[in-house]
Amino acid sequence: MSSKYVPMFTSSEENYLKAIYHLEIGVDKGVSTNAIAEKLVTKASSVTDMVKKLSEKELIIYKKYQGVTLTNFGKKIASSIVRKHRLWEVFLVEKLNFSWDEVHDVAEQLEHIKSPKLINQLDIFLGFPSQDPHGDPIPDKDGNLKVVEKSLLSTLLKNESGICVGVNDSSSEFLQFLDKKGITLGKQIKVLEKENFDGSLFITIDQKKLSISNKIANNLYIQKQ
Amino acid sequence: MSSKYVPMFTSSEENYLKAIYHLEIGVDKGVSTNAIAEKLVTKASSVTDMVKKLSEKELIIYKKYQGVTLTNFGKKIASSIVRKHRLWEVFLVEKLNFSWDEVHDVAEQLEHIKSPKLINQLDIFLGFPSQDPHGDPIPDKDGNLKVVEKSLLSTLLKNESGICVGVNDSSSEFLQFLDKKGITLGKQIKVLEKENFDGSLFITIDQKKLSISNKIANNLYIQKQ
DNA sequence: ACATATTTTTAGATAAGACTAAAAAATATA
DNA sequence: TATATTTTTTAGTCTTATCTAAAAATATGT
Repeated sequence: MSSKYVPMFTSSEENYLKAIYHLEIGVDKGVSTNAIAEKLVTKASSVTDMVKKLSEKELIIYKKYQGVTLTNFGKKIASSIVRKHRLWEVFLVEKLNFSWDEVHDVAEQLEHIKSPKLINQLDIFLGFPSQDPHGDPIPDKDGNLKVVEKSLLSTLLKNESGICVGVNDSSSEFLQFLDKKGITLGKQIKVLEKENFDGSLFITIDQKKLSISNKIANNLYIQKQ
Repeated sequence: MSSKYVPMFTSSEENYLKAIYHLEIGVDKGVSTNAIAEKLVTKASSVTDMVKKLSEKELIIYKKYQGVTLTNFGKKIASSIVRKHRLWEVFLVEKLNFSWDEVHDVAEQLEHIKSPKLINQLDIFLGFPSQDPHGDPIPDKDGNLKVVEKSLLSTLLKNESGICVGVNDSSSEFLQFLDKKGITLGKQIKVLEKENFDGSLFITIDQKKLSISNKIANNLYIQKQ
């Protein structure tokens, strides 16, 4: 009666599904071979091979030269990987004292562990978090996301303010920069000045005033107040 | 300055090292190809291939037809895998409410996650446990084991008693059997009768009396009192 | 000691997933 | 519309880790 868990998909297949999942958000046409290749740092020819395989397994719709779209089945699998990734990130930050710029690579490995019980219990253990340490939503068991309305800091006008709720770029460079400036999720930011010339902002955070480039403002999400 | 962690060894290589580590305990000659094949449920020819590779990487000493032995380097790597496996088992039982018969397969996956920080922090989080849920010792960072003196229950004589401190067989069948009989680590067991004919025992545990076959007694470790 | 049995190794094949180089299709441009 | 450029696919190769079948080495039994 012993039943070893047989993984349905390889880590590589899962990575492709996750990449497509992220790439197809907010676009109506199929995700291109090149876009996937770039995201996964691989070659277009490798993508074509894998895409054929995923198509045979009914995870994606693929017609030659037309790009790909996830099927409902594919979406379900992809969102379960994203769910695992983000739950592990919460675990690393809240329980193991990782900082938000250190979690990505480890979560990238942990997301491929196969055990339904593991992820359910982890969810319970963490208190059913709805967001990861970067403010990204954690899909529930059915793949549904709790959508939080958020805007880029760059869309705030002079004298408007909001709460910092997420980042658009999760690279450790950017996150460490934010740490250095004292910008963390939950903090209030008010725009004192907005420079038309280069889109830079002069803001207050924690009673301190600081200057923020347009590039930074384009990678920080704010909940408007 | 971003540095992706490059895994030194594949999961497969790690599994071979771990198998050899376990197989060479208490034997003075090299571990045979067949023994490794049996432990990993693979073919002897596959073992020969891998063993050549591990030998080139100076993880084991291998001479044709002579079996293999871990080098110090190989021992270090192997014990770090065992350390990870057992720490994860503690995590699963203590934090995620797994029972001791459910942890093995998941830990088998988790042990291959590459991140020194992860395992150090996990160790801290768990309070530096020295044993896993089956009573097996957890190697420290240098691969040292805290040796606990223990004997098989089958070596106890009539009227002797001891504390249950470990199992020799970690299969879920055996562990579930122990659960059913109320035998868990830490409990006191006293031998009331010993049957010469079949080696079976009549014992007391928790004020209850029960009969134990020789096979069971050969798979339960006791600390004599 | 010698024949037999067992163990181990070799040789050759396969599958997954990646790569390079070249061909084909789609898109952009003049 | 014809040509140039870009994107995508195909064809063939490579590596890792398996496997089977056969050969070679070692071990065992009488």
